[in-house]
Amino acid sequence: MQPRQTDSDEFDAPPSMARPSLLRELPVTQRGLRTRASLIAAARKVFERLGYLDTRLVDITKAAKCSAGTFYTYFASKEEVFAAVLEVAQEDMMHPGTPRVADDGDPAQIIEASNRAYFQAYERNAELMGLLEQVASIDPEFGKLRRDRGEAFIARNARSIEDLQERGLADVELDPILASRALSGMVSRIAYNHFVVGYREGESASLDEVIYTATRLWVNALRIPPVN
Amino acid sequence: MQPRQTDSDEFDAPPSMARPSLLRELPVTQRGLRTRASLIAAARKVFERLGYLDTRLVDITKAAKCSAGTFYTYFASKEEVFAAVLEVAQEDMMHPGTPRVADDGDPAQIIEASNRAYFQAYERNAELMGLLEQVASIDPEFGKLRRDRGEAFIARNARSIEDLQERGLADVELDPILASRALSGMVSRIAYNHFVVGYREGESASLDEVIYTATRLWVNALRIPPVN
Amino acid sequence: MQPRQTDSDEFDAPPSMARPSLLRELPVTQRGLRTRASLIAAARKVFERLGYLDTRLVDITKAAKCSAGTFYTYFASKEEVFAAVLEVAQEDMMHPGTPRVADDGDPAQIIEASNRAYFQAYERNAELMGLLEQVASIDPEFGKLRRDRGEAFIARNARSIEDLQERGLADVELDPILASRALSGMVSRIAYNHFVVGYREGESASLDEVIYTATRLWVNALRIPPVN
Amino acid sequence: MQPRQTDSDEFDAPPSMARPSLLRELPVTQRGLRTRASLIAAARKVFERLGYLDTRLVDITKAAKCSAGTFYTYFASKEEVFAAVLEVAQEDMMHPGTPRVADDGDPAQIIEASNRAYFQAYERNAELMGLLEQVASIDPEFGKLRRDRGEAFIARNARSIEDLQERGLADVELDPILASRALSGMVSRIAYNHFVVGYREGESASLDEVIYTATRLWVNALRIPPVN
DNA sequence: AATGAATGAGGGTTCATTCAT
DNA sequence: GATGAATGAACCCTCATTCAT
Repeated sequence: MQPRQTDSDEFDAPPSMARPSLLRELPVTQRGLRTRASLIAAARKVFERLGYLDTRLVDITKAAKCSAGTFYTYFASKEEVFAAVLEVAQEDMMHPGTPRVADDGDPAQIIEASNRAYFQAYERNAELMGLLEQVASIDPEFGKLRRDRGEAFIARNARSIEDLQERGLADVELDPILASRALSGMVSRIAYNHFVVGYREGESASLDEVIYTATRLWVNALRIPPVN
Repeated sequence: MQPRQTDSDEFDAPPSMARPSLLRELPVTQRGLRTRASLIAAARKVFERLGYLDTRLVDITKAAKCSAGTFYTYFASKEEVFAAVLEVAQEDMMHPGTPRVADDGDPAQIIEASNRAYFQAYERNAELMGLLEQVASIDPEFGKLRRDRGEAFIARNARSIEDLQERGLADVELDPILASRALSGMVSRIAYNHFVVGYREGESASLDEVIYTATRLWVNALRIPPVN
Repeated sequence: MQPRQTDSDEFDAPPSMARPSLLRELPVTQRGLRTRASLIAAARKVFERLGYLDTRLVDITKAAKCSAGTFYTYFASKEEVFAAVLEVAQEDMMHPGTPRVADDGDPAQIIEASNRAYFQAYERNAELMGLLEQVASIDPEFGKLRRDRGEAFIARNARSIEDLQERGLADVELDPILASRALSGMVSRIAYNHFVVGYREGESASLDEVIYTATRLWVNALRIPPVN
Repeated sequence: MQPRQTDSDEFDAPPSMARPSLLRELPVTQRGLRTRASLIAAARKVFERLGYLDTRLVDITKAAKCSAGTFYTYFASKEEVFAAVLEVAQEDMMHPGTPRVADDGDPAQIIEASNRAYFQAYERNAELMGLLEQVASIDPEFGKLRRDRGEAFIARNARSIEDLQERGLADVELDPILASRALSGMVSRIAYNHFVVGYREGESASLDEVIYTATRLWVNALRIPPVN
């Protein structure tokens, strides 16, 4: 099922990517930290406004009100500042503070809560998720990053499916990994379509409807029995 | 469910995009037609090798053994030649020639056959599908194209779901459109992961396993009853 | 002794450097050839005026009255155009047309004639030789080029020394290679000082005096007996 | 002939260059002196490793473990710190402590001793001499410095040649200045080739052979008679 | 005296597009 | 129709130097 209630979600940083943007060490002065932070904030805004490709370094430095040279004090390239943007966003998403649901509760309820937390986190970072999608398709480095994150997410859901199977609560004909890939992909695709691509006015469903449908499909697909 | 047996699939060109690359009309001479075709063939090869962004026009003209100037005789831009590449691939996919399955047969069998046809078509054009994914995230024009194609596909599957519901063969709690978006997205995401992203050796499942899982999840998700 | 009368001199290109500037193939049209030649001519002028380091590509393209882009049609870098300049100069020096002196004549006369031819060729290309000295100390590639050329020159003179020793006309205590390195170096250093570095007014000797001194030192150093 | 036994060699600072790097006065505090010295030491190491041109000020300050700003407390530019490096090396070479040879001894022995002392001093500072060669070809200031040093050296040897001529021990046909330029140039070129350019394995002669050849050529060239 | 962040002029380089031949 | 040389705007990036702390 979707990201567990506590910390984790698609933004978990695999250990190896822990400091993807820190090839250059952090500045030592307060002033330096401030400048670096303002560059990251400016970069995020500009990326979201113009898209990754159309963003010129000068757009970022202008938005951050600093010179071109200053950019290179902190980042070696557009890729690197983008990695830093993702890293910051990730910090922001590390603790979504989703309401806990008892682990031994009704599986369908747990799935619904997970899905809801996932969609809400996605919504908060929708523009960034769209950017990541774009960048992942352009730069293999970020493609790998996206995939690694997705796999952590898939692995978690696979464990959950296996657990349900062992408890006799899910279709044992399904391979947990393959089912998790399919269903996790389904949910993230729904989120992408809903928040990033968008649908024409009148076509777009409400978030509640979307969550309801995603959850019901997920529960049905695993043949999780109704509570009673 | 997945692309019906006959013509259609994600490559259906919506009427409005019928001749997206033919803003300029086809050349009149045999020589011109040959040159244009060789440019398109070369472009496809180069795009697949270098990716859309890293392909320069000169790469295409070199591969087509013609001059830079000639390119502009047939295409106004990289976008246009890419549209032409897609169009040709689409011609190639128009008639997948999949074995027919009786429409009134076992729904699960129909779904399986649809999925199989879809995955096979995807496999034949996997590199191009990866490219389309990339270009769609870069160029809104192609983003729209991809979305339109996806929606034709979703609409067809939504009709199928609705039909099953009316016949009492599918979960009536589900909104046909939303369910179709979710399940269609699930299948195309599976195909993308399987054929484009790939998985590390040993992690990759066989195509049959993937089809089996996709089909079973789809059937379960709709609560389509077993045949007997 | 100095470069033999016919073709060769310090500008002999070792086979491997035969086309050092032709990494990019030669243009196919007359127009292209003209442009390339004008770039090389402009580059030589600018290099001689500003020195290698202070020459900017834009200085060259301005002098050649073409755009920055055109430069890159023919050369990948400043190094490459400099190699082309050297290559052209070399063509120019391939046939200095020095007056022949009978090989069996008075050794001292042969040496004098060789030295004279060498100094005259050096004078014709003095500015370029100064440039080569500069570039060789900056770019190892050209350092190697200079060394290779010097060695061809040294080897020729070493053979000549050995020949005189065998005929009983030169000090047999001397190692021909080491003596050739020393004397060849002496002459090229004299030429460099005389034509490139220059001396303050009034300090500078006449070319004839320089040739006379170089020759007498060379003859003495080898203990070549006087004619009579 | 070569550097006399006592102090002198090509590194003699002409009076006018006595403090070429001390446009700014020495720091007054111990700390300042230490910092300045560490910058000079670091600069020498970095220059020798990277060459003059490829050395950036930040390379020097990093090696000296101080900040960029501190550099400017002591030096106005890269040229200035290079001049300081040369000056320090010169201090180091001021007193080579070569064994004295009686001035009235065998001229050939005196010349050999001079040459040996010169080559040994050159060897100790080979990398720096290579650097000086490079910088002299780049920066006219240092070109002048090198030339001035060379001329002191040439003048000394010219006096020695004149003295031998007056004592009837050297070829009176030779102009002492021109001969000195030629022979001094020969020796310094030999040293440059031997210690800086180097020769391929197996091609390189031993230092003793080189000194022997240089001395014999020098003695021969001046027609200095054998002792007995 | 020392720091190190900030600057920005100045250079190199690319490549889609045009156009004379 | 085909050619390929010419263009030049647009961008990236470096690094010597300054200066507030």
